[in-house]
Amino acid sequence: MKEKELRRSLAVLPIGTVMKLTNLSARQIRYYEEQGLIIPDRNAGNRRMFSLNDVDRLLEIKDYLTEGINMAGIKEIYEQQKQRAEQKEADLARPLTDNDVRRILHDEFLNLGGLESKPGPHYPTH
DNA sequence: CTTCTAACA
DNA sequence: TGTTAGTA
Repeated sequence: MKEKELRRSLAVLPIGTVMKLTNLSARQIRYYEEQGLIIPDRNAGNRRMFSLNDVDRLLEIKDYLTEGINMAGIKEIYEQQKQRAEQKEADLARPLTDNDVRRILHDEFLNLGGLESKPGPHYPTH
């Protein structure tokens, strides 16, 4: 499922299309970029090129704004989100401890009985 | 014609 | 945020 994310991150939309898709003015879109909330690519002519992810984020920003959250607040939200993503990568790269191995073996033992396993294994403990 | 940056009767 | 000027 990585091909999908790749397409969504492809910057192929000019600001005009994004304006129609988000109902935001060019002024607003550029301002949000200025605030670091989005980082659209630039083509050979210095024109902003947005990805579907950018559009989603703009729509998200618009929602936060209507919910009464200001620029600073939205920035914080994305900062925390970024930090959590980095933390998750750290956990994923962290070598399994003896306790993790025990949990894995324990989970597999339980799965021998019921064929149904709704929540996938959660290796990184703590 | 569309988009960009900078600036404000 | 809108809008406008002068470009690319």
